[in-house]
Amino acid sequence: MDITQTAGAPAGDTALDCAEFSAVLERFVSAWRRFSVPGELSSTAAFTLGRLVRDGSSRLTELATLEHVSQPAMTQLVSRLEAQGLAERFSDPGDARVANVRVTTAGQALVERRRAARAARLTQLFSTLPPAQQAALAAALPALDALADASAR
Amino acid sequence: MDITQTAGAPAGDTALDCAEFSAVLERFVSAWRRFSVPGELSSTAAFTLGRLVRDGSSRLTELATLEHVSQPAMTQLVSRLEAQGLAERFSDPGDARVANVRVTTAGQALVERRRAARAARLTQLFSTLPPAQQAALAAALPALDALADASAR
DNA sequence: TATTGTTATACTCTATAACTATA
DNA sequence: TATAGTTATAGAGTATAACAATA
Repeated sequence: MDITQTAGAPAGDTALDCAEFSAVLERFVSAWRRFSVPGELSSTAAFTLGRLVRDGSSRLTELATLEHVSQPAMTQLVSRLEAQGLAERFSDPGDARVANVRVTTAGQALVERRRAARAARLTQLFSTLPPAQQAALAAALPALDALADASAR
Repeated sequence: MDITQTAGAPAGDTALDCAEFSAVLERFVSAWRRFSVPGELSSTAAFTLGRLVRDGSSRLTELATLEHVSQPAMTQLVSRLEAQGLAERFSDPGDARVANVRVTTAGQALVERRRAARAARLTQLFSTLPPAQQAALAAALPALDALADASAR
């Protein structure tokens, strides 16, 4: 880590920090829900498509597991995405039973458009923070990234 | 408006920071979805109940607006919560048309149980971070709080 | 006449169970 | 026989439109 060692946070604060941090996250997730465009994509569809862009193609069953929906639900979701031209199935060279799924160019463009809109909104909100808080947030970004990484598992 | 002159954070980094920060948030929200207990409460039910605990009682239409669902959907959701003993309607002294909604003791207990479970999980993840990142995160908590506050509006 | 909330109806998304195809 | 995925059917949650009650 290239972050300078800070000797200012006693270990005893950890539990309390996390309850408050969790409360902050709850409000972020709540705000996230409100920000999503209504008629465009279902919640699971948006996250599945985002995952395909982020992590590359994946097997249908793996997507179902990762998004915590049943296999039939993912079958239908992928079919919907395919009908919308946002994703497509492709066969596995080693196992004919497998349905691999990848995002299309149109799907990637949609994900990027949505991400850009969120980033723009966040940039706007960020700019209203006092400089010291902006700096604190920038310094915590690697930690947030590591934590999000750990959460995904 | 506060001063935009920053001594420590170059303005050129802001846009990039926010794109990355937004990506981090996307992964947090995705992980949040996976963590929620399946058969217990619907997503909107959980957020509505959490809001009632956090911000106190509210009018039905206001809840519908805040959660971005239609008025009939909120009517039915409140009825469901009422049937489960988690929330209850109460009349408005000044306007007989209004349906005010508040959380019950059981509803509050449920919300707190879920929050405690999330905080415990977060504490566990947090403990795996190196001390420098833990400190950076603790230092950024007020900024995250302010940002979540701004996001809610 | 406008506002607050409910009822009626239809649609989307999801789960479970039964099925097909491949290993 | 086990695994990957699909099809069949039913239920939960939501939206729009029409309605009732109060302001």
